[in-house]
Amino acid sequence: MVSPNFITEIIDADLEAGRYAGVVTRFPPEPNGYAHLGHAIASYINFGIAHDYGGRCRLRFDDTNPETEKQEYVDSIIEDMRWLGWQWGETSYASNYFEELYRMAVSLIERGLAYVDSVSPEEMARLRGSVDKPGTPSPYRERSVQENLELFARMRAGEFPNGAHVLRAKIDLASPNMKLRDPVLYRIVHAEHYRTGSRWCIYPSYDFAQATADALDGVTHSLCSLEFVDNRAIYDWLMEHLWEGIRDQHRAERPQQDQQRAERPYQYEFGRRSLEYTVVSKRKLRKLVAGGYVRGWDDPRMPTLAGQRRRGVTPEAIRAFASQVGISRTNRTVDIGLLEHAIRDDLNRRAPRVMAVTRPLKVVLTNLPDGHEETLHLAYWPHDVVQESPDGLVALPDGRRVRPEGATRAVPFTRELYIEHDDFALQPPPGFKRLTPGGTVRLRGAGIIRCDGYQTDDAGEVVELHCTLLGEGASAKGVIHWVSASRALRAEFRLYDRLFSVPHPEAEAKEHEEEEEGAGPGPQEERDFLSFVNPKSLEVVHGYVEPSVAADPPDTRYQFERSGYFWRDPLDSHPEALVFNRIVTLKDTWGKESERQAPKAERPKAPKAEHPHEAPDLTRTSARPFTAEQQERLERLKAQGVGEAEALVLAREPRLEAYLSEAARHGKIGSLASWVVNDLGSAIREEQVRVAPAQLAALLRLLEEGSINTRIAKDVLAEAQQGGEDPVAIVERKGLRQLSDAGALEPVVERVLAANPDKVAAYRAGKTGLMGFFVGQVMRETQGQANPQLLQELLSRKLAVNDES
RNA sequence: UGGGGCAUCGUCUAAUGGCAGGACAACGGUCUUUGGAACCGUCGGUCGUGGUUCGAGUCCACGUGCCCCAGCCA
Repeated sequence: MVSPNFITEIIDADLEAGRYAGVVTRFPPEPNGYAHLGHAIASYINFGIAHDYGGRCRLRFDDTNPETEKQEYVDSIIEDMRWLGWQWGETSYASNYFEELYRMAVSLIERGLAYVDSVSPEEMARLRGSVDKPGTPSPYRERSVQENLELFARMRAGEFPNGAHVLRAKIDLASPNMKLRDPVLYRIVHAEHYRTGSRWCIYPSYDFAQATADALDGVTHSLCSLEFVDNRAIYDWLMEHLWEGIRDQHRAERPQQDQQRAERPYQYEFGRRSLEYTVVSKRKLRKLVAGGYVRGWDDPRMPTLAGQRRRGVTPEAIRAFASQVGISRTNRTVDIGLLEHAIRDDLNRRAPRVMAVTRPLKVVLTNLPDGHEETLHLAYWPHDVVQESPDGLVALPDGRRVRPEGATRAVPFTRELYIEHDDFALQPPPGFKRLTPGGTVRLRGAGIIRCDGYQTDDAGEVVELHCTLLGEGASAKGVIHWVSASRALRAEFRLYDRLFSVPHPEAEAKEHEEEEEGAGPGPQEERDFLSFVNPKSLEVVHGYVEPSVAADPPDTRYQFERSGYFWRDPLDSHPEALVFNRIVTLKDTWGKESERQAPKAERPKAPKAEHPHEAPDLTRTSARPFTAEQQERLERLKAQGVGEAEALVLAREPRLEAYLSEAARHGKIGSLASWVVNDLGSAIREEQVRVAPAQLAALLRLLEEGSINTRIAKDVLAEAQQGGEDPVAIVERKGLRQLSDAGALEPVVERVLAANPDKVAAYRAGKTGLMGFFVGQVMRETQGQANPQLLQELLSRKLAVNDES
């Protein structure tokens, strides 16, 4: 379901190591707004991964801010999550844990790890310092445990007004990570909570609630988005001090369970996804609703799940979209084409085809008698859907599956019809395949007509066509859809399009803002992104739909042929007053082509200020200038035979240089240097190095003798660094030796070539990049022992020799 | 500015140091009683500069660019 990614890699390793008995994730929305496509993706990651590992994902409402949260949002989010198809058993709420959380806070106070601070919010901000200045302790930081305990109890008891005190973790006011400068754990909020009422007037902060509730919920992998990376330090700090207590409590409550599961939860972050032509921030969505730009949270143009659902998008399409989008550690803005494709792909197989005319133009078939009516039986499904059906059956709108011959509906054909206004052109552009004066066109399922004449109104608009229904033998290039004028049902069609007219409304707005700032009148506040709302995001037209739809279930999704996918608006459509929402148009390659042929200059096109291309200064090797001391070291190293690039690094890093000079007592400094810098550099810097300088030198002696090759040396070094074993000992234990004997290598080469005849052919056909593939194959078979130079010689000879034969 | 994160076709996403692959989009074609779908093909990418290596998207260094952090929001 979820394609492999950096998180599943971590889970695989954790499971392999037996750290957890199973995977438990959680999806933690705050009930302060409606769920949108961003939530859909995040929920897909959490529910999808848990599902793939046979684990559980809990839905937990992160309801720690009574001022913004409402039951209404809880209900809507639950509905949305169920609609998406997720299952989570009992719903969890941070607010259910308030009592436990309070006890944990007390426990932190008792251990001197948290204190009650009593400065004003402004003062606290000032004392926190800034990104480049450390914070200073509040005068209350050293209160006694006793005093803190009493104050905290009185906070809970409601003795203080909002803002009078907070509980803070005592971590590190000088930390370069701003999040660690004594984060707030609890604050006073005298407000009615939608679940706990007025039981509490102190509420835990996000950081405190998230970590503790994860632990209480038995979460193993706590996945969140990238902006919380810095908060992970708090998460870890809290777990360090609270996990044991929680685990013991778990065990006491469920002694038979949890025998093996002992590890605390860990937080991992993934990149957010936004979408082109829309906005996905609750604040901005709220503005769209409040400003009347849309008709509500469930307006079909909104990226909310409620909106998408009302539009007619299916949960399967949303999930397919989420799957396509994938997971990575980069924030991304996804091409809206991906969503539209997922929707079309889903609906193509799901939606029976019928006909509807959204902008009617009357057609009179003059060679048919007045009152002529016949009934055609037209197939619901095109040939390809029928062919692809696995059981040979196809669906009726009511869900029954029948043989293809039976999957038809009755369509009345009469003397007067409606066709789409755009399907007739007085002056057709080149390549136009539909009706023109004197031209012919095929009416889908009903035969070919010829246009003999037309009537116009006072304004010169064509209002009626006079046509002749032609017999067998007539020909036409195009096919158009139609409905019977007398028998079709009137309907309203709501044609939805992208909400914004530019792909990145937020970025665009920001750009404008900056321009205006330069111009003088100051930042334009918020109307900016709103000014990009697509004025044509909703077009309401009235037309006709064939009468068969009247008998179908109300939630039937149709393809109105040549037009798009539609369904009835679940709120506004009634049998006597049909309203259809367009879910998505059909792909229209013709429309695009004609647009290209008649290029309009209507692109808003911000006259992007040309960024002057700066020529790189090649003489500048480093932004950080060397000190005299470093300069001296650099010269000395170079004089000793260390390469320029390595010397540059070593001169600046005493730790590496110290390691190198120790190693140099056992070997040649020149060749050691690159290994110290390139292969052991980070380990030495972090003081994690497990290979002694003398051991490295000994390994490199083997390399210089030619008894091992670089590949072996690197592999062994990595293994030594991992396990702490002497690298030379590993070489001996595994009996690794460079194979420089062509006789020994040849059979392996032959085997590899024989096993990959197609690759050999491709190589000979010119795909020389495959040399790497062959080398890699032989290396794998020989555990990296083949002498690479010799091997490549051998390979190119073999590959060429056979060529001549 | 201190800390942190990130960088692969236009977009999203893959590649134990060994073939830069897939999807969407675009373009061309086949087919078609939907200018749909399907099928075939084409175009197109490792942020830059050095270094290590037989071999670098991957390792090292230095740059560049974007994002996050100074709420008693989450």
